[in-house]
Amino acid sequence: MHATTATESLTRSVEDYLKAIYRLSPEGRPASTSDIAHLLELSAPSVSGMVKRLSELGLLEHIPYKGVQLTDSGRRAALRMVRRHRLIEVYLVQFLGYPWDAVHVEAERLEHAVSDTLVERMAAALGHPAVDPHGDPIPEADGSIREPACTPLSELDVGDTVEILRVDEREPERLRYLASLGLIPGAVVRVEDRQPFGGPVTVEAAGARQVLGQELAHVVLCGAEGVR
Amino acid sequence: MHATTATESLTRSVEDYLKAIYRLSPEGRPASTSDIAHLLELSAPSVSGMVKRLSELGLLEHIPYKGVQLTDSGRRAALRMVRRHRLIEVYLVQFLGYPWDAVHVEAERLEHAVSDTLVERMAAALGHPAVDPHGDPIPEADGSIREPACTPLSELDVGDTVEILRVDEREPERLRYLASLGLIPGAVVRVEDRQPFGGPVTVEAAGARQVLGQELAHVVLCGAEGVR
DNA sequence: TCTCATGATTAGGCAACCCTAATTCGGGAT
DNA sequence: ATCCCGAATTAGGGTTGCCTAATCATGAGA
Ligand SMILES: [Mn+2]
Ligand SMILES: [Mn+2]
Ligand SMILES: [Mn+2]
Ligand SMILES: [Mn+2]
Repeated sequence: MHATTATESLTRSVEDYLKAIYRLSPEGRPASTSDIAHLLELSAPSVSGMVKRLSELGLLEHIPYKGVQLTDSGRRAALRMVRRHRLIEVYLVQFLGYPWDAVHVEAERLEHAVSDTLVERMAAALGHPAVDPHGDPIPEADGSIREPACTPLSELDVGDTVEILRVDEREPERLRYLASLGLIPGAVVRVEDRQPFGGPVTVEAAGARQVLGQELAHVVLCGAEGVR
Repeated sequence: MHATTATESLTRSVEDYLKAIYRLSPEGRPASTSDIAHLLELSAPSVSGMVKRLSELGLLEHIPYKGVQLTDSGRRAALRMVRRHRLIEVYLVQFLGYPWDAVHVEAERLEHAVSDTLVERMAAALGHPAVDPHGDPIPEADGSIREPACTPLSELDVGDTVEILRVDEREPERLRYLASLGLIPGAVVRVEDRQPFGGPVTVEAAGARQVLGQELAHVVLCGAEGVR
């Protein structure tokens, strides 16, 4: 097992592929070509081609017609990018006054351009934050990460009172809308009503009642434990 | 004269070429293929090829076997990159504790990844500085720039007392060495001795006498006016 | 005017990434 | 056991941007 640590420097494309694949395989379950293509907004043949290259680089394992799985080396590289991305997001919010809906696009480019030194200086300046502006946990420099259990707002029961931990959304307009309702990480909400068959959820947040469609309720992730 | 303002987004390579050509043509005098190749550490044929593409993009004018000259559009794009580069350098020094010898490499990558918004936020956070850590003037957002006249330390006369305005050097080791002698922008030095035929220059800086070889004395640029 | 060194360009290739069109594979339904 | 559909891969192409080797233009000096 030759520890392929000398990964030199990966291209922007490669780094984004690894990040996408990491995102698509929570427990190392294989990710499909079409899922990757969809997430990265690329054609399936492009993904097939890149997958071949990545497996030759030892960054993932590919079982044709089955899917891909990151190797240790690939997962390490992916987590490095996730750390960069999320730390950059926090930095932009804390030190440069960015709103939470604008940081993703900026970080998506910067993550490939910063040096390890710069990332760690930002982390230090921020006091080594644990989560990014959307509540996503920031991997440690050593590659460890702790994903707290959470439940979509859309799956809670009426009467539940929970803290919002994460908001799994990238579209600026949706993020702004959610923030305008007070639905941001750290907020405590109570489920007031929930209609069946994908109907809307009514919550109390920031002292006001909000009705939320299924689509949005699905991206608001709440602490598994109820708040007393 | 169709004002090619909609330059879309240039590639990293294109941006670095424009910056290099700008640097090589102080008063719009044409830059040669080999000078560009040397500055960017590329082969001459690579430059020839890129020059063709850039002139097709309307970013420069090429007279074969003569040289290239930036168009207005090209100069605007180049100055935009210079502004980014220098502001990033200042930001890294002021807010992230970078030493002046380390900022160039970092900025060389970041300049291509930051958005206009981010650059301007950094500029505002810095209070819109006029010069970068090496004393190089930062172009305004509108593309204007004022290059103060300056003279290399190697060309001053014995007895001259001047302020160091700029240090035109990128190699970290040389920059650290110069800083260790107190030869940084803002410092006032007096020329104590100067040997002929490319010999060393002796200066008094920070209360100590320093002997400086021609090569280094050439990159230390001083105010044209003597300091009383 | 002719020669020739030097610098520039052209010729020909390669690697990274992307695409569309054509083909092939795998597994569920008949 | 076959058929077929959808997913995946292969075939074939294009762009960017770099390279080395070969050719060519320019102008200084003979
Ligand atoms: Mn990215
Ligand atoms: Mn985020
Ligand atoms: Mn650069
Ligand atoms: Mn500088």
